[in-house]
Amino acid sequence: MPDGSDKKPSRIQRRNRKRILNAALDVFSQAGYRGATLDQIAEAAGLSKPNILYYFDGKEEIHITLLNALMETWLDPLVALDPAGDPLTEILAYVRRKLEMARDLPRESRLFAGEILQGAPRMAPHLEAELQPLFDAKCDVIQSWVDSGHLAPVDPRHLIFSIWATTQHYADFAPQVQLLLRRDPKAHEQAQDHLTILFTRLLTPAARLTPQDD
Amino acid sequence: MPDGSDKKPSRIQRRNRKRILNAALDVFSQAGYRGATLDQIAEAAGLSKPNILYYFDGKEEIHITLLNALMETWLDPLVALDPAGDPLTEILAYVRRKLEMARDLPRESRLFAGEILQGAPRMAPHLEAELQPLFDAKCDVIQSWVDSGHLAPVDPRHLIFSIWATTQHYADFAPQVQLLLRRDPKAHEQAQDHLTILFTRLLTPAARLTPQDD
DNA sequence: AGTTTATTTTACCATTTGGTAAAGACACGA
DNA sequence: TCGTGTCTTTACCAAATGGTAAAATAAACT
Repeated sequence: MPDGSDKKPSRIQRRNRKRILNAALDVFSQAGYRGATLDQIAEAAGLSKPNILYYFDGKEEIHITLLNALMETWLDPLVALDPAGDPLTEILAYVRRKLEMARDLPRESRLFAGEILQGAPRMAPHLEAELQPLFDAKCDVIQSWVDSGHLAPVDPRHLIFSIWATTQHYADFAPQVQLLLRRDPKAHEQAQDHLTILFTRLLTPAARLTPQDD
Repeated sequence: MPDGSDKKPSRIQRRNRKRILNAALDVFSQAGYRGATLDQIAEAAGLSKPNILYYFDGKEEIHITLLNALMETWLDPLVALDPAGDPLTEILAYVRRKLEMARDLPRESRLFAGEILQGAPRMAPHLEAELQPLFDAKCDVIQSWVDSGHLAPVDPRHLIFSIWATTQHYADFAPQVQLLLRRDPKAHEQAQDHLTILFTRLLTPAARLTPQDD
């Protein structure tokens, strides 16, 4: 039984576990945890339901596995925020990366959003152990940038919230966004321009306007 | 049978329908549509399950009723955005109202978010019929403010998305926010200050910095 | 090839869940 | 107080769902 085992997985195991996780990401992100059924996941994966339970102990283990795998990817852009880099450049790069993730990994974004929306029942430990320290550390970095005058005064915590909110919005509320933008294929570029302007104007400490002056 | 009827509802009917809707808002917003059960709603409402089905045709009708009732409340602040008012004041007032709604009506915010997150299966018509025209109209208003130089250049559509995203974030991602802010009771005021600064700096057309100049 | 191990299928099961039928309790005007 | 319509409960049910046992099949190794 390969599910909870510690032996090295075979080729078939790796392939089928990947298939299952990919199918489960489709289904969970679209229907939520309770809304997803093992039958849906099985069909999407092209496997039978008992076969799925041969690779995973149960529905919850699949969900938790997805969440665990997601955490690393999710925090990566914030980890990459470099205290030694140029403040505004670093933050704008963070915004851009997050927006690209909303475009390229919308299922992951929705999986995360759904989990938090329902009180983070299966993620609270992760948030506390991994997100919290990282968040605090990066807040300190941003605060030091503000203190040294390289950024306009801003609350680092709410700045980060604003970045998360504005970028993930394009993935989590995609049906609404696409309706209101009439499925404009340029939406991503427009959003990127908008967010760049938004956070540039927020964070540029002085003489930030009139780029076409002398 | 009072559910689909057109007669005027009795006192008991009004009271129990309200109880049910309030309980259902609790349950749906916390567990999502499929995650919510009639038994949970019944217990939260202090009624038996068949009694609930005496007042509503079924689970879906309860959900739809909630969504319909929500739409008006939800769009209200945007409706109130006054083309004749001062541009920046109007938009900041809109931000403030949305943030207050995130604080005072978090269940409604999460119900809405969950519905959109899952593809808006029961709300697409509403969005098309009510949100879309309102959104377009207000985008025109904001665009005219930009064209007349009363606001700094900005894409009205993405500006509205940013307002929605940043304000609703505090309701929809409350567990995460509260963890990272360590349940700071001043969170709402801080968020309001932050968002005021964010959108002021974005939208102030000229000489918006150096408030302590000559 | 033959044996062992890994994988998949078939046939189930218990619980949960949305929903119904019908009897009973209640309110209220005549 | 009686009857009529409103509300509530009791006792169910069929389908869906997460999960299991064990037989059957496919790989892998000797």
